[in-house]
Amino acid sequence: MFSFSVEARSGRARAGRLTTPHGVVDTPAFMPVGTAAAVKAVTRRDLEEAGAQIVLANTYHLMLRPGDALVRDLGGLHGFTGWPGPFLTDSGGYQVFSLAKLRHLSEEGVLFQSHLDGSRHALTPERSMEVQQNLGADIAMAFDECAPHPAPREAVAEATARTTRWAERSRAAHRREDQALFGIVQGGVHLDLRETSARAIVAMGFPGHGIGGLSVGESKTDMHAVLDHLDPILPADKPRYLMGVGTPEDILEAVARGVDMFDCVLPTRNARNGQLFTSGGRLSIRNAKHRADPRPPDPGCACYTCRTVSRAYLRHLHLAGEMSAATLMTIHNLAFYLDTLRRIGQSIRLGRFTGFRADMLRQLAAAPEGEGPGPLTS
RNA sequence: GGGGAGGUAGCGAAGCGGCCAAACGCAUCAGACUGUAAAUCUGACGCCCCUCGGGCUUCAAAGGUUCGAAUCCUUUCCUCCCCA
Repeated sequence: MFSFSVEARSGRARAGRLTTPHGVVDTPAFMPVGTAAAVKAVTRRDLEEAGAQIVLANTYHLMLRPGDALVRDLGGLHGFTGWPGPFLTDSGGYQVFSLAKLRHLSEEGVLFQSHLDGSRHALTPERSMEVQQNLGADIAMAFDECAPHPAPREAVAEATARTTRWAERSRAAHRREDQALFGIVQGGVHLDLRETSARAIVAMGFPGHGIGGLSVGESKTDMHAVLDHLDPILPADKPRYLMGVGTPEDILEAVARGVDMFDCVLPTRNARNGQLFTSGGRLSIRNAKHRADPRPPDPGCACYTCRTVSRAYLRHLHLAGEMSAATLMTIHNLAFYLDTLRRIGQSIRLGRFTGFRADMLRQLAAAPEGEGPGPLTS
């Protein structure tokens, strides 16, 4: 029902295939983020046309609204949304980090104050598993604690140890056999903590592994060092999911270090905020230089948006606050990410990933003459 | 013709003797965004030097009162409302 196979390698980069109850996902894969069981601004048709193979949703948000019992009664995420492909649900662990001001942490779990109405809700490994099993995604994530960065080493060590204990409890509470449960490695930027965490999580026998706690403010060098360190520790025959990452450059670098799966809000959120990811780097549609530019957002792109609208029109729609601006730009950004991942996979299968990666990084950093978008460096 | 209310930065609109280059909103310009409390947030926004800061010119126009005026007085110009 759930399987993963690596079909090609190029250096340490892997191309493979993840089989789930609701379909196959080619890896390396990008999962559009649909926190509230919806990828913001777009429809299922847009997702299918852009080539999405799997979508992510969130335990915390859906538990609060509309409630996991309702989703369960309507046939789980698949029945509820109509999305026929695979889903992955995050455990709510990230909200322990992002809603830090609204929660109280203990060994038992986390007490949240709802960001919607202030009401109090508990999330424990057991409750997270219950919610995720009600939601019925193809892949569930263990309930973890994502430590902030920077943080004292002691705090990271404690969060990491707790994540390990919570992983054990998550595993014990997880029953559904048609749903894979991934464990999550924490440890911040400390390689020894990462190693301890990874060995403990791997020993629990999860069918896949999340790498959490990165892209929270640490340097690229630190992130790469963590991935380099983890590569030989994580079982090669199981998928590795780098949670919450990232920019196109981040993804290229992570694939080069053996990562198979990604998710990130950047393509969708930035689209709504007027930023497009293109083969020539980032493009801010608000900028006055696009005022009368008749060219498509990305001349090298075949998505619906690039086939049908100009930069000038898109800029107008965005400045005018038209909803279609968010939709059109989300369609493009998702198409760009999905297409990029597809091309990465192709290059791995052809044994040419190293060259592809170098070319792509150069392309992303080079702004086309004059009116081009700026470099993607952060 | 008579009576009334006004003219403030790109627009709208506060201010009504010093703390005013002038609140606030919009528009504009730039930036940020990494397991989504985000169709959000931050900054700039009279001109010049431009780093703190400093210099210069403004609140319809001209003249005046005052140590000091967007704020008070006089005249002019221009809007809007009501009555003939």
